[in-house]
Formats: sequence, structure tokens, C-alpha cells
Amino acid sequence: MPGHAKRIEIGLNAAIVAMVDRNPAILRIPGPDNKITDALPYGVFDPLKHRTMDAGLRELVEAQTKLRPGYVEQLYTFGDRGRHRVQGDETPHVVSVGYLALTRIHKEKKLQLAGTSAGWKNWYQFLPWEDWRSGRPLLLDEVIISALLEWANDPERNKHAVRGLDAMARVRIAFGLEGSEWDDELVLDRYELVYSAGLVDEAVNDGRIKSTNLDPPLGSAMLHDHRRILATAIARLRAKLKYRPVIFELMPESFTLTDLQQTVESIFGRGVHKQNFRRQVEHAGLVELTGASQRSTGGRPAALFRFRHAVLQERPAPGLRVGRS
Amino acid sequence: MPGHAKRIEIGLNAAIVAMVDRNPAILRIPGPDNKITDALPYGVFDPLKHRTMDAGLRELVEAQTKLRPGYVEQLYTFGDRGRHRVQGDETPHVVSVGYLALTRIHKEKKLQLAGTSAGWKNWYQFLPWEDWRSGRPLLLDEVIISALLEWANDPERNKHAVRGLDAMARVRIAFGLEGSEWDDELVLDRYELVYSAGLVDEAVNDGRIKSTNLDPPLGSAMLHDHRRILATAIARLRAKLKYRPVIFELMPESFTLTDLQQTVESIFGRGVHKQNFRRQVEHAGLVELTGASQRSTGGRPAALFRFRHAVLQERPAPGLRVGRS
DNA sequence: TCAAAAGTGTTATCCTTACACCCATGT
DNA sequence: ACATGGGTGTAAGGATAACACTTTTGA
Repeated sequence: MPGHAKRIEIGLNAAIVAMVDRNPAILRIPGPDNKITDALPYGVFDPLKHRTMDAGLRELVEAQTKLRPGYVEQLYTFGDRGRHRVQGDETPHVVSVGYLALTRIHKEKKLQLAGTSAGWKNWYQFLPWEDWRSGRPLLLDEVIISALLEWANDPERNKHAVRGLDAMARVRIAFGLEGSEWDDELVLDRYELVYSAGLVDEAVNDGRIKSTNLDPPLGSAMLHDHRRILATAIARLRAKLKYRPVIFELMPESFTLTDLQQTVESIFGRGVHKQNFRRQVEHAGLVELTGASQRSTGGRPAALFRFRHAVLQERPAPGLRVGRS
Repeated sequence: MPGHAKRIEIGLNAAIVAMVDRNPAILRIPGPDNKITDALPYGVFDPLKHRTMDAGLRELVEAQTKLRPGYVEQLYTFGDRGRHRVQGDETPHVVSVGYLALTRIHKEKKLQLAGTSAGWKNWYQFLPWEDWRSGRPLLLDEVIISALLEWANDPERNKHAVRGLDAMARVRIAFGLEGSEWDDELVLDRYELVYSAGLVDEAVNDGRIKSTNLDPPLGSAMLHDHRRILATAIARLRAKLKYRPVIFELMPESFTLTDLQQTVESIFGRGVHKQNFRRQVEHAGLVELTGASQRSTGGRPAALFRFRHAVLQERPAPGLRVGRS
């Protein structure tokens, strides 16, 4: 292949997650125009400045937000043409690399953030159908499923199968219809279906449809494909928690088991079984007692735990395989 | 971040896997100089020609090998400086995107390949310590482990922890020492350790050490970081088999359960328990009888099966959680 | 004393693992 | 007949799921 390609830029996009008021929150910055209010922190990778892409991502995050992320993981690289609608020959083509970053929020960090235009936002404001903590989201039956079924049954808009499945089967599996269970890891599949069916404003911005005909819109829209990257990040994090102790990147140094459980529940977007959760966490050797305890708001004081680092040396995949309810 | 970056190229690298003579084989092409004989098929992504990166990868593979890959999956994007040693200002910086592709070999394809300089090579020739089908590889105790321990115990060469683990703990977990079990998914971790300890020729080529002092070398070397991409591909494939039926991308239309088992064993690099394997595959609804049977070389004729596509509609994660032995 | 949240114990069920055994064909 | 690989049944063990219950605090 010859090297006479159009000029290419590597864009880095970070889905930076922290717990804010018992909810998983994502760091957002304002979009470039006044139509779109939310974007992921992003920047251009400069190989002269950054030794690796991971280092570039860390610096970009620090520069934009004054935050130092703990855990960082690459998600996916998107190279679609037409990702940006400006198509002049002078415009560089942007290949964007999505990242997931986890961080703890301290008071100081909150203050540092106050000086910038960045801010935290509950990630379920972007993907409201993913939060089942207060029961099945009403949006599903009121709006989403009927619209998806209508779309899936329209042969004009659905010509090709994806991974061997037609649109109807994909909807059924991703949204837990007819015997299928709701699978909390299928976040990206669900977003892609909702996007393909033209139910989110990104489909309008990308010129795929004229209007969603939905008021209010289905979750807050984001710049370009940033909401897709967020969906990828959530899916990856939900999957990762089951075999890596990354949850502790989001917890303070010491915490009660209820704190831990609520954090897990907020990420999975569903309740977990209390008694079995506690047993599993302790039995797996993921935590150890600090000795201290916390007087809670009404009720028996809870023992404080900390992450037991030694577990990393003992088992290759220490995670939380937690059950429903 | 300003956009005055060095010129960047997106390199696509494909680890293309097929079964050749009951072994997982990878498609290799000759390296650019005569020192390195093996490279992965690679090319430059041109956004003007290719709608998406996945499409670019498919075209690149077809152009170089006349093969049409079935399953394609993005692995990881590497942006390290110094990945190529030439560092002149005119040299474009290459960010490389690694891909895994699976394909079936038909006789025609084999013939088409004959006209090119590409060829198949058993992937265990690159990572010989990953094949446990004939028992524990001798290389481990003869060469690898003692060299790794020596490296891990040298504080001069090991200053920083990785994922909270020191070098010693990483070796212990990745290579199943002292109570840890050998985990067939830790292919990349093992390759990274072997590379870091200077046991493979890539470490020489990258200028990290003067010589490995190993004769014969530890597996065939590859161009740049291609062997690392191969290790990533194997790890991903071994993990993926457990929850997606991608194994059938490597099988012919119809096959016996023993064929299937041997394919699985060759990928995992270890034996699996025959009786339980058969039960799981059938119980999981992954295969169905074709009705035909095959007279094997001595012994009872085996029933022929085919992949049961309907399973994709029934369960979100149909894979092979197969036990040892 | 009661509400609220923390924390413990016990059993049923399923899935994996292991082992033993029978079946159909070629030589 | 017997060697060879194909194919089946069944019981033990471990992990998860579901349920009921006790403990310690604040109001």
C-alpha cells in the first residue's frame, strides 16, 4: 500500500469515571458549539511530546482537568470517515482512540475542577435506560422498545445482518425481550441499536435522519461519537469488575461493605444480593478490616474495610461475580 | 492541545489465524530485510480509500494474500515512540492498530497463497512455551524460568511495579509458579516478561540489550512488535472462545466432535476432558447432527456435526467453558 | 422500645469434575 | 477376537442463590 494518504490526526478521547454522590459520574466538557453541550475531554496525540499514547492520554486529562487518573485502559480505535461532518480537503482526518480512566475524587480535586469549564455528570443522564436500581426504567416500555420493534420490522431500514443476527434478534437479545434476560454488559449493543433506529440526536447530527421526533430526547446527546465511547466504557467497566478489582480505584481508602455494595450497584445499574455480596467479597479476600468503624445515619455502626492488596499476588482474576437482587 | 504534530501514519497489522494440519497457524510474510524472516501482513490505512478501519484491514489482507477473512476483531492500538528505530524528522510516526482475523482454509485458498510470498506458520513456533499439549514444555524449566527469576531478582533492572505487582510476583502468576496455576489466557503477560528480561531477539533489535545469549533463540523473532501483537491475538482468542462461538470460524462446514475438540485443544495449547467437552458442546446447543458420519482411521465411525446457528438467538454468551485434562 | 442498618447461618440447586463403562467398526 | 476411537451414565464436590434470622446502634 502506498503512503500517499490524507493527513491523519490521532484524537484521544477519555471517558473519565468517578463516584459523585453515590452515582458513577463522567467528566464532561462543553462542546465546541452551543448546540451540543457535552463532550468527552479530548485532544490530539503528539508523538514528539508523549512517549506513549497512554502517557499522552494522562497528560491530556491532567491539562484539561487538573485530575490525575489512577487506572487507565484503552477501549477502541475508531477510524470512520464521516465521523466529523466537515469534509474539506484541508481538514485532517481524525482517527480517535477511546480510553477509560478511573479516578477518586478528593475535596481538593473538586476545587481544582471548579476553575475549569469541565464538570461531572451522572452517566445515566446519557444512557437512562441502563439504570435499573429503582426498577425497570419506564422509558423502555414507554418509548424505546416499541420504537425499536417498529424499526426492526421495517425491511427498508434493515438490510444487513450483524454478527449473524437480524435486527429483530439483536433487539430481543440486547433488551431482554421474550425469554432473554437483561444483560448488564450489553451497553454498547443497546446504544448502537438505539442509534441505528434513529432515536438519539447523534443520528440527526450525523445526517442519518432529519429528526428523532422525541421530546424529551432519549438521554443527553454528546459530541460526535462520544456517547458511543461512553457506552463502550460502561460495558468494559461492568465486564472488568467481574474479574479485576478495579472497583477499588473508585473507592476511598477505607469504606464500609455497604459503601462498596452501593458503588457496585451504581455501576451495574441494578441491585445486588446483600448477604451473598458480603460473603463473596470477604471470602474472595478482596478486603480486610481496618479495625475502625463508622457510625452511620441511624442503625448499627459498620466496620470499615480497606482493599487487600495481597489478593493480587494470590489469584490471577480477583473480581466480583455478584448475583442479582 | 495544538495540532502541530509530526506527520502520522496509521499502520494496520493483522494476526490472521487458520487451522493448518491440526495446528493454529498464522499468516506470515517476509520481513523487509534479510535478518528478520517473519512479519505480520501490514499496510497503511488510507481514509480516502477505506470507509472504516475494519474495511481497510480486510482489503489489505485480501490484497496481500488473496484471502477473505471471516471474523475480524480489533485488538489494540500501539503508539510507542521508538517502535521503529529510524527517527529522522522525515520519517512518519507510525501508530499501529493490531487486528485478529479468523479464516477457514480451502484448497483453492491454499493455491492462491502459493503465488504470493506469504505463508502459514504454526503459531507455537513463535511462542513455544504456550503449547502444553504434549505436557509441560521443556523450555520452561531448561531456560525460561531460571532466566526470569534471575532477572526478577535483579533490582537494577526492575525499578517499577506493574499493576501493583513487582517483577517476581508477575513471573510467579504468569508462569504458574509456587501454587499458582498456569493460566492459558496470560499469553501477553508471559511474552512481555520474556521480552523485558531480554530473552527474545526483539529486545536486541529494539536496542534494549546487546544479545540474548540464547542459542537456539526462544521462538522465531518477528518484525517490530509483531510477536507482541500475536501474543495479544492468542490471548484474546483463548478468552473469546469461552463466551463466543468463534471457534466455528476455523472449522469446516461439517466436522466430528473429535475434530472440534482437537481444534479447541490446539488453540488453548492443552488437553481438554473428552467426555465433558462433548456433553457441554451438545448441551449448550452449539452443534447439531448433520445425519452423515465419517469412517475414521480405525475405530467406530464418528457422527458429523455442524454449527447450530440458532444458538446465537437463544443465549447472549454461547461459548466453551471447558475443563482441563 | 422500635426502627434502621449491620451482620450471620443454613439449605437447595445448579454446574463442573471425575470416573466408569458400553458401542461400532476395521483388521 | 481385539484394538481403536466414538459415545453414554452417574455420582461427588464446589459455587451460587435464596431464605430466615440475630446484633447493635440512634431516636
